[in-house]
Amino acid sequence: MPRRQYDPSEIEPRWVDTWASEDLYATPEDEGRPRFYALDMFPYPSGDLHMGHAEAFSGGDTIARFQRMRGNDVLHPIGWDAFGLPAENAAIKRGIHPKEWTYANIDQQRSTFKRLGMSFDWSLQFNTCDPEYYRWTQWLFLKLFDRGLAYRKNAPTNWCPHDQTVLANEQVINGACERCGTAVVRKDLTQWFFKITDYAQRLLDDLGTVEATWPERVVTMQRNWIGRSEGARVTFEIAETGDRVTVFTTRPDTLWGVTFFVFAPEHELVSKLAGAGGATEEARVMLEALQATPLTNREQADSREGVPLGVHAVNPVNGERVPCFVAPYVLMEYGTGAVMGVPAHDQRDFEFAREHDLPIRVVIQPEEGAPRDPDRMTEAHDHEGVMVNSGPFNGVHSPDSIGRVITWLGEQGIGEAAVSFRLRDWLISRQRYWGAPIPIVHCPTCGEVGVPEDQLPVLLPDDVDFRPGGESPLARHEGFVNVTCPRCGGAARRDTDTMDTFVDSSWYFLRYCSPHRDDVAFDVHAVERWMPVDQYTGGVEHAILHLLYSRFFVKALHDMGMVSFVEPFIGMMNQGQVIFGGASMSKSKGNLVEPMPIVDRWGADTLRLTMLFAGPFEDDIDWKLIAPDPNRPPGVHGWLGRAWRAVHDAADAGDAAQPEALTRLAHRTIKGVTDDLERFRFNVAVSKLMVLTNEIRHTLDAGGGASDAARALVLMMAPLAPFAAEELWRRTLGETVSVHASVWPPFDEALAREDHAVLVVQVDGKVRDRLDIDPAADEVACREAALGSERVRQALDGREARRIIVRPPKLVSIVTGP
RNA sequence: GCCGGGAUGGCGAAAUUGGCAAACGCGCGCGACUCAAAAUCGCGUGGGCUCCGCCCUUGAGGGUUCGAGUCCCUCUCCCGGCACCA
Repeated sequence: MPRRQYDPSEIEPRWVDTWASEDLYATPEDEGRPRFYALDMFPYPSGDLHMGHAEAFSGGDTIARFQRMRGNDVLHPIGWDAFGLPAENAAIKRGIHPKEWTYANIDQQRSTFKRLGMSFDWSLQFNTCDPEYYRWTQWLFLKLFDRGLAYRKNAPTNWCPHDQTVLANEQVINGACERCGTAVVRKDLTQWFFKITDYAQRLLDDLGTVEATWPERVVTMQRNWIGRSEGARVTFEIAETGDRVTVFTTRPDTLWGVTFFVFAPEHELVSKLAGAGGATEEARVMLEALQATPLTNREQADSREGVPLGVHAVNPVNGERVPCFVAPYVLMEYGTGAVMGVPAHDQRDFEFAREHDLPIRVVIQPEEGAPRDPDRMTEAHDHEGVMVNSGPFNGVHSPDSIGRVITWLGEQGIGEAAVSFRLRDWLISRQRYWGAPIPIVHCPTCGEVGVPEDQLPVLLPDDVDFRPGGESPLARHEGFVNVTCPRCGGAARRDTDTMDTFVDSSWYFLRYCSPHRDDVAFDVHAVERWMPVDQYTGGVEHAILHLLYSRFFVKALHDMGMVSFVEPFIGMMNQGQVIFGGASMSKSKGNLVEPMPIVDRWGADTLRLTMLFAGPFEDDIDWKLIAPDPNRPPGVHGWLGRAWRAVHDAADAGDAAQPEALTRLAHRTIKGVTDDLERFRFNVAVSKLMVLTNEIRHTLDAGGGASDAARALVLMMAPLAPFAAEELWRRTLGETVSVHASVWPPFDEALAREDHAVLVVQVDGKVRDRLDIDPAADEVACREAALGSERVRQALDGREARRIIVRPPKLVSIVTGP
C-alpha cells in the first residue's frame, strides 16, 4: 500500500459518514451486559458550539468510548435545552420567531457535533421545546401539583426590569439578574413555587452518598446553599396586643441578653402593631417608605436603620418587656421573619443597638481574657464562654449551655429545639413566552384546576406577541387564555406563565432512556436499566441550580413510586474553562477562538487531544499558552503524525520479532492508561501513549518488529483520537470491525511489572548510589548490594551504619547518626 | 467576614499517595536531510560551582521522619462559592 501522509481533512469526514451509515453508536438492546450511562449536560442552542463545549464533550465522549470498549452497554445521548430567554431576546432583536432561531441553532450544533466525532446515539435526540417533550414536563408539573409540591402564593419576588420576569432565588447573583446583569427589584406577585424545602434535609443527607464521586467543591456548594442551622424556636408575646411571635435562634443561651425585638418589614403583624397606638406618626411614615423599598436597594444600603413600633415584646425567660422595631436587616425569607435582639452577642444586633441607643447586656463571658464590658465593647462577643446574668444558668459553660437551655425551654413550654434551612422554595413561573406553559386553568368556581392528562400538551401558540412589557406574552393571546373549566365547564382562564427552563432540564436524563414513548414520560424499565447516570460531565456553573433541582425531582418521583433510586447522578466531573490570555473568551474582547476553524485546519482529533492533554480535566485551559501560534498546530498534532508513521512502519515490518522490552512497555502502558482513563486523567494517559509511540519508533529504527505494540497503541488511541485510530485500525492494519466496536486490550500483570529495578542507596538521607538489581531481590540481597557499593563506602567514610532501612527492590537508607 | 481549592523549570504539567523532583509535551539551542525553507529525524535544555563530579532547588518560615512537593503548625499570595441566614 502506498504510504499516505496523515491528513485529517481527508480521513475525518469519511469516517463521520461511515459511522453514521453503520449506525455504529446505536444503543444496544438489553442482553444482561453491564451498563454505563455517560451523560453530558445538554447544550443550550445559542449559536454554534464554542470551545467550552469542545472541552466538555471531548471528555465525556472519551469516557463513553472507553466504557464501550470495556464491554459495557453504553447510553450516550444528546439533546437540546431549547427553551429560554436568550431565544426570545435574540428573536426580538432580529425579528424572527424564537422557534426558528432555536431550531436553526440546533441544526448548526448538531452538524458540529458530528464533525467532532461525538459518539452519540442520534436516534435518541430530543429538544425540550418539542411538544412531545414539554407535554411530559407539564405532566410532571401536574404530578407535583397533585401532591401539593407545586403551589401558588403571593410573595415578594426578585423581578428583573430588563427581562420583565421574576427570577428564582438561585438566578440572582449579587443582587443582579444572572442573564442580563440588571439590578433586581422587589415585587410582590402571586407565583408558582415547587416545594423543594420539603426535601431540604434529604437533599443534604443524600449528598453523603455521592460525596466520594463528586467534585468536593460541588458538594460543599450544595451544603452551603441548603444551609442547615440548628437552634431553637422561642415564642414571645406582644404586651400591648397579646399576639404571639415565634423567633428562631441558634443561640438560645443568649436569651437573657435580649434588649429589643425586631420584625422584618414584610412580617404579617407589622401593620397591625404599627396601628396599635404606640407608634408615632413619623414612625408610620418611615415604615411605609421602608415597605415600599426594593429588596436590592435595601441590601446594598447595608444600613442599621429601623423604625420603633411603640409596642413591647415580653421575654419568656424572665418576663422583661423590650421595645419592638421594624428593620430591613431582618429578612422575611429566613427563619420566622422576626428576631430577638441580643446586641452583646450578635454583631448585627450590636450595630443596631449602638445606632438606636439601646441597652447592651453581656450574658456570655469569654473563658479567657478580660471580661466584656457593655460600655466599652466595640464589637459583639459571638463566641463561646460562660453564662452570666442568666438566672438559673449562671456559670454554665459552652458547649453544653445551648443544649441545656433548649431542654429547659421545652420543660417551661416556652420553646423547642428547631432546625432552619437557608434553602427557599423554587419559584418556577416566568412571565415570558419561550417556555412550557403551566398546565393550570383558573376557574372562578373551582379555583386552580390541573389540565386533564388527555388534554396535554397545553401547546405554546406560535402567533404571540412575545415582546416584553405589560402583561406576560401569553396573557395577551385571547385564543390561548379563554377556555372552559375542565371540571365544571364554565368560562375560565388559562394560567399564562411559563415554566423556568430549569424545570425542563430537571428530568431530561430520564427521558433519554425512552425518548420516543408518546404514552408515558419515561419507560420504567428503561429508566431502571440505565439510571442513575454513571458519569455526568458538565460545567461547575450548574453546581447549585440544575443539580439541586434534578436531585429534588428524582426524590419527588421516588416518593411517587416512579423511580427506585434517590440520586440521579453517581459520578460527576466538571471541565475547566477554556480561556485566552488569562481572560474568558468573548467576541467583544476580540479573543474568541472557535473550534471549527481549528477542526478544518488540523482536524477534530487534534482539537480533542489538545483539550485533553493540556492538563487535568477540571483545570482551566489558556488557549494562548497551549497553541501560541495560530498558524502552527498544537503539539499533539505532531504526536498524531508520529503515531501515524509508527503504526504504518510497524505494519510494513510485518512479523519481525517484537523485542521483549517493547512488549513489556506495551503491557505497562495498557495497565497505566486503563487506570488513567478510569480516573479521567486524560493528560497522563496521552503522555503514556506518547512514550509507547516513541519506543515503537526506536524499536523499528533498530530493525525490530512492533506489530503487537502498534495494535495496542491504536486500540488505546481510540477513545482519545477516534478518527486517527479508526483509520489506522481499518485501513492500515486491515481490520474489518471498527476499532470503536473492539475490545479494550488486556494486559498481562507479569509482563506489566518492571523487569529491572534500580536500587537507590541513601546515606543520611542523601542519594549516594544507584544500582541495577534483580526486581525479585529480597531484603538481604538489597542490603548486601548497598553495602558492597564503593561509592556508599566512600560516603560512609569509615562511619558505622547504625540503622539500615530496606525497601526491596527500590531503596536502602543507611543512617549513621544517633 | 465565612466556606472550599490552589502555588512545582521560560511555559502547560507529571511524580505509583511518605521513597531517584521535573515524566510527557510546548518553546528554545545545536546538528542531520535540503540549493534553501517547511516538514521530518537526532542530541541538549531547573539553577549554581572549582563541571567525568559536587552543591542547591517544589510560594515563605518552622515541625514530624532514616527520608517531605506529598503529613502537621504559622504566614503570604492567587482562584472559586456564599455573604445581613438570626
